[in-house]
Amino acid sequence: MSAPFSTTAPLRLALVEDDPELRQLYSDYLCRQPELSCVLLAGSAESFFDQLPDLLQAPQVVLLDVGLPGRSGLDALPRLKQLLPDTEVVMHTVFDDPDRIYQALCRGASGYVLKNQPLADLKAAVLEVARGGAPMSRAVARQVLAHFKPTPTAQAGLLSEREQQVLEGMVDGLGDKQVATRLGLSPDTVRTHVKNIYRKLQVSSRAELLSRHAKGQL
Amino acid sequence: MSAPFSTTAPLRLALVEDDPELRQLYSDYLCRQPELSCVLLAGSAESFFDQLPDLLQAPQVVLLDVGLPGRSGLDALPRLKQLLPDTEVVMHTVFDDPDRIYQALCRGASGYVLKNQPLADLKAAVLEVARGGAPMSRAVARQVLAHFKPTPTAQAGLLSEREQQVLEGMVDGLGDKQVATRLGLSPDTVRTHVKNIYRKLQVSSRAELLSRHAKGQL
DNA sequence: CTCTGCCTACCGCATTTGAGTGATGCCGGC
DNA sequence: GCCGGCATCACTCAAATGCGGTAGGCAGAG
Repeated sequence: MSAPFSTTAPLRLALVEDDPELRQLYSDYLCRQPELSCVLLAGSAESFFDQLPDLLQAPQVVLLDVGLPGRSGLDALPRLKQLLPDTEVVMHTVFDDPDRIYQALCRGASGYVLKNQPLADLKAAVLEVARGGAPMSRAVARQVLAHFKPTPTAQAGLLSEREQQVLEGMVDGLGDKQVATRLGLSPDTVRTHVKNIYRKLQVSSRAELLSRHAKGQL
Repeated sequence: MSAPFSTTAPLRLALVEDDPELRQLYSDYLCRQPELSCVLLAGSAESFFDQLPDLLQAPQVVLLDVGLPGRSGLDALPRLKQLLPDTEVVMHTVFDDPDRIYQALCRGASGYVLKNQPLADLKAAVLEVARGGAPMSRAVARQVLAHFKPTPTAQAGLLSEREQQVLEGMVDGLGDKQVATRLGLSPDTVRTHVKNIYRKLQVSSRAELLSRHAKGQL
């Protein structure tokens, strides 16, 4: 069939995967798809950036591995998005820890698929992101949503009501005295609450507390 | 037991939709699915809560409309999750504004599908959420991801490269000396950078900085 | 009744942090 | 060449913060 209904040219895809065997496997499969066209194959971020200038047209989608060497995939993301702002990036990795997912999304990834999925899902993810979607594996999507729930686990029951209120003030960027004013307490009382909060949440500074709160690790 | 092919009983689904016509349409379609069993049909949040006690078993999934009357769906969410903590909620609505999505996710929704989708997608979303996923329509997923990119605008160009690195350290919850160690600088140098950052970003404390960073107001 | 946990408040002390000032060197624009 | 911005380091001072303990009142559990 000559694809009489296809209104679009094949999608230009770049594949960055450090394992040569997997790279071969993925490229074999993906390139065989009529909707896709693999314009770049790289085994590292460096190789990817080296090959970029050779392309006539920038890739529309990059499948980016969060490689074994350190976190090269994550490190490369900002530069990639800077060079190719209109290119969609789908992370593709075995790691599903919240922090790595969070980092990837903050750095501009538009999709995050895990590596234990069928090849068809990989293809679907690439097409989906090109259509303006945000493909995410089940576990990843859940992690992302978990990021929105205020504090379903830790702080519930752990912190007393007063401590919650004090915490709220701190999260708003207030100092001890300002929190005290807001709650109509003595600054010393607030200080006591703050100390107890630190102990309960296992942190040892305002900065650490706010940082972890921001990451939803609270 | 009969049902030789089914390892699981049909999924108990509750459908809350204020438009009688749509409710009929959806329930007709969804109840016809062998994997699903509509145990509750409601035209409002009140009706839903009224019918809940009559059920032998709580629904496993609730398809919740963000109804036309105000935002009844959103308002009902916290109560719903409180009564049925283990029930998954999929929002189902025509609204795709960021704030409504954000509110829904914060309040405990695990899925968010728009109303202009094929009925098959609705069914898929229900099954997906029951399997531990987080089904979201394309546009919704993008909104969610957009929520993570905190600072594409302001700080770019405003802060020097060094200052960005120092800021990064602060955001990670580190103190001056720790940032200094990470960057291989004198603590005094870091302190100078911190002061300059405060001036440029118009804040006057670490707490305020981290707070605004968390809110994406940076 | 005792014990525990919470809320309140205070004291003291070491460290961190915010704010000001100054100094050196590098770089780039005018 | 001068000036401004940047990066680096240093010093002071006052305020905020982290950390330890003490202590009375109050409520619920044992």
